Amino acid sequence: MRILVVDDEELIRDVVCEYAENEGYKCDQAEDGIKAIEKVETNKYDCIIMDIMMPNMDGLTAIKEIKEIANVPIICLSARGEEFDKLQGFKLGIDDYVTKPFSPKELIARIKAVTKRTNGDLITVGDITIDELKHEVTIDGDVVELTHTQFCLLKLFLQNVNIALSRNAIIEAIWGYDYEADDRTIDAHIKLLRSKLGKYRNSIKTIRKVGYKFVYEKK
Amino acid sequence: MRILVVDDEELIRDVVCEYAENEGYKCDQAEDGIKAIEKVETNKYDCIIMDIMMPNMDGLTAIKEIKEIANVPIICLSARGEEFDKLQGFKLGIDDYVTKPFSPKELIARIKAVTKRTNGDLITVGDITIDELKHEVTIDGDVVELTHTQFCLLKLFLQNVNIALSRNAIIEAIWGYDYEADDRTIDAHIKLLRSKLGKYRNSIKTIRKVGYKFVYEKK
DNA sequence: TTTAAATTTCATAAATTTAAGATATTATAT
DNA sequence: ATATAATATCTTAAATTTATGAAATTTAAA
Repeated sequence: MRILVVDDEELIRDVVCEYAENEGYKCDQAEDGIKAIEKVETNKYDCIIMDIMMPNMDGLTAIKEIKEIANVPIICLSARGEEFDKLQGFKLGIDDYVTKPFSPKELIARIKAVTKRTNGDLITVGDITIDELKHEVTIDGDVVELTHTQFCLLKLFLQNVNIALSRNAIIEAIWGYDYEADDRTIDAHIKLLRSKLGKYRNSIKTIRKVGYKFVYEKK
Repeated sequence: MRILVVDDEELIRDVVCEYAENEGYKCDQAEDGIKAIEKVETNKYDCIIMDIMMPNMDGLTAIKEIKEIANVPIICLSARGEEFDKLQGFKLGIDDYVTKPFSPKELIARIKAVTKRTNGDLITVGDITIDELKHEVTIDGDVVELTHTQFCLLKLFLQNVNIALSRNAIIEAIWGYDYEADDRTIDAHIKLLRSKLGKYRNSIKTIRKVGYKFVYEKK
């Protein structure tokens, strides 16, 4: 899942990207509208975050052009109270709007909402994608065949990236709270899942005496 | 559920408190950063609402200090357009942000969200952080790999900063009350833990004939 | 029903962590 | 300064925990 962050302030770009990358998005940056258009011409994005006020080419003009070359959801950033811009923006087909200063968490939530609208219900972390509708997992675009338990297990991990999951938590999530599963059983499933995860094989870390954790670090 | 409202304007404090109390929160007030720190030192809060711009000590400085002495979620208030403060703030570990003028309802909603999600996840002392959710310890942002006993031991220390822990207390906390551990065994664990604590290596003080103490003085 | 696939269990291997003894070092009191 | 007691460190063996391959069982499909 790739997003493009367009803002003339590097600090803002960095903060947005940091948060987004933590959620498993791959981020590109552009510092003005012209650069943004160049990026859009050569890359495919799932969402664009765009500041309205920028030098060279302002956001609204850029959006107009982008909407002509690609069908991609756009979330706008703007200073508070720029009512006129806002209305203009929706006319141009902006999908959502966030006023500065904004909470990164809120922004991430909106990105998720917007991409869900266009892509259906996807869980994406790095190059892994779970499409719940299709009940299908892909890594780098290639379909990975998983059994049902493996699918649930992976989903659990991707919904809890970087969070340590105790064996009990895993059992509860997959089999229900009253199921009595042997610890070795979980290990076995972990093993099978790992064996199918290719380059993400080592992303499932063992935490001794606790359980497992799916780690994702932006590159 | 107790919250602390920090703002130099009495009117704002009163409004926030009134709404919060309507929702069942108990409210304390402080009119500047210094008073806020005093409050935090002697009380336990579930959330702090803090204005950024204040006389005597500004909000960001206060937050820095508060985060060192207590693990409490903080929501910031700020005038519009204080971009830099905002980004700084998230680096300091601010949990959410509301710009003035704000709707009391929105603020309450954010308090609820914040108290829900940050209850007992992080233990922070100086530059050491234990993230229980991630089951991860960081010092100055770098992950420190600890074994399970070392993890428990450190947690015990950080939960009892500046308090002398007898060997018995340590044994009881880590192995349970009926375990008979050799004194040398504890020394060994202390040694291993120290060796991983970097600049905090000497924060674990030996108290002869008694046990150990993790000392921390804010700078 | 038969067959194949998926799940669970089991046994063993491999890896890591822990405990405790021996020895060295340090602190304290005389 | 020296003796003594307490703690630190090193080493190694034991214990614990996880990984893995294979067998047994269950489930689902043909």
